[in-house]
Amino acid sequence: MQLYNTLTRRKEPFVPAVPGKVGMYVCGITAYDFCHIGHARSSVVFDVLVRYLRYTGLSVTFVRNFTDIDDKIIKRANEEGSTSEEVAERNIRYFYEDMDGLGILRADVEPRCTTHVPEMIQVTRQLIDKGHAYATPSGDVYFRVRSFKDYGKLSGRDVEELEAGARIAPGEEKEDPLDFALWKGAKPGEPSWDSPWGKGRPGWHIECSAMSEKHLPLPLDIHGGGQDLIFPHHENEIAQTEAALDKPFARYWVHNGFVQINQEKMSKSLGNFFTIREITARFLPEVLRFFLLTMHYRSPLDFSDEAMEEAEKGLRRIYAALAQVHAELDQPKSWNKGPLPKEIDAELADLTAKWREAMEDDLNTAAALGHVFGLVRLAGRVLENKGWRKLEGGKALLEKTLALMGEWGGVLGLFDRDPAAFLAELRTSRAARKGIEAATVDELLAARAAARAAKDFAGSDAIRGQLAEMGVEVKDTPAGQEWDVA
RNA sequence: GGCGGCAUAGCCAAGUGGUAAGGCAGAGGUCUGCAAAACCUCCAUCCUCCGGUUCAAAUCCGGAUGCCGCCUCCA
Repeated sequence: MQLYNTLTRRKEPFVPAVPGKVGMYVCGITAYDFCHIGHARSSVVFDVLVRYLRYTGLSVTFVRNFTDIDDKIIKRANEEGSTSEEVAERNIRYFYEDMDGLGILRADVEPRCTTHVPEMIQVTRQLIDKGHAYATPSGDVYFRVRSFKDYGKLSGRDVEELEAGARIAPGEEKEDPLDFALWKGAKPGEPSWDSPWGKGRPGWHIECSAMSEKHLPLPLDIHGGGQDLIFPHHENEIAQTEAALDKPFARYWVHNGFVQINQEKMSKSLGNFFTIREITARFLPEVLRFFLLTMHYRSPLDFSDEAMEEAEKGLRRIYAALAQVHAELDQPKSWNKGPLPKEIDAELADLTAKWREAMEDDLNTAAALGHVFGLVRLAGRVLENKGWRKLEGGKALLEKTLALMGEWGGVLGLFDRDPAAFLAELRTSRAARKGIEAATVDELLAARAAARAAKDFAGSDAIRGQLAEMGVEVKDTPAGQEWDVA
């Protein structure tokens, strides 16, 4: 497949270093708070990438870390009077709750920094030995940025220009303002580990270097994360790792775009910030996942209730089609001999090829989802045609539709629910959001049923109008009335 | 100031040289007591603007305008 590589700024054919095997590392969360939609996007994108690579037959080892010690965690622990372990442990639990809801698969290895301190000390020591890092009298260790000639190659920065804006903060003992911490000497009351430089804790960037090297062969085939990690985090990872080991760190750098609110970056300081659980309290998790995949992973994505509702309607249509196909297939009947017109099979083959092409092209899930709708329409046409739907060829197409939806859904992490159950949940979710009471609806529906039974169509229609004003649509089926939120 | 990205119909959104996917909304139709769902048809002669390259450009190049991101913790 083609993958956009931040390092070269182009799409490149993705070829693993070892045929058939992929080592992939994605920067995980810093466990100091609930996860937000940005985490959801990143997690969904790389989850789909892993699923797709496996779908194409590659054996993927996926490593995603947890940062469980850092300034923000310590700060949070101090604020609430607990420990950094408690803060990290709790937020990692929340992470799993949120991610499980979104259908994110567990990584093969999920290392935590606090269990890899010796490895980080080891890399730091190597860097000092090679002259790429230095310890200060107060027990910090800094990476000597100017000692690494390729510094800036990932983010396209120039060391001289960075220098212009850089300052050494009061109290820092850096040789150069560009230098960054590999090891931070412990301040009173902070969690710390013993090291050759005294008690302290690791800097942020060093963890990924140490943990990826421990759990995967270097260079990594794929290193991923959010766009905001390109600089300085990933730039620093490259500097440390390549300076310490004298070999390339990662071959393909993949970065997902931001989630925005009203065209602006989502951030706590702007107050336009949504956690995953805030969203999934109002929309089903699968709606969020579907929404995130309707845009290409590198594009900025604007989040809003309106956009979510639109995604919700799209997903509802897909599940409704699935429900109809199931219903048709489950109905006991004898199928008439004969195939469908050749064009139908040709269309199906075309859709299958196009879906695959879309995924091959830098994981274009937006286009792939477009082809899912193509399949929905195709099945709908067969269902609509009174002749076709009784044909063995029609049966075959309907079965193929289900198989393909299962296959594609397995890669996208969608469409795996029982359609009837999903639709029922969706209705409940939409009704709750719009303040529609099921009991009230049922009362009106009973009255309408009575009116219809008495052939009082004017009365029946009046009730329909009343329900419509509430945002409720009534559908008359052979089995009776059904309702949904418009 | 430096670096990078984006600008496609009412809205969202694919499309990186061969003549505009898909979704939502909307219009007409089939079906229906009436509806809904589903299906069919329609809905951008044109892709912010101005130049250029080419037989051919939304797609490449140059310029303009607008918006956004990074340069500080951040998915």
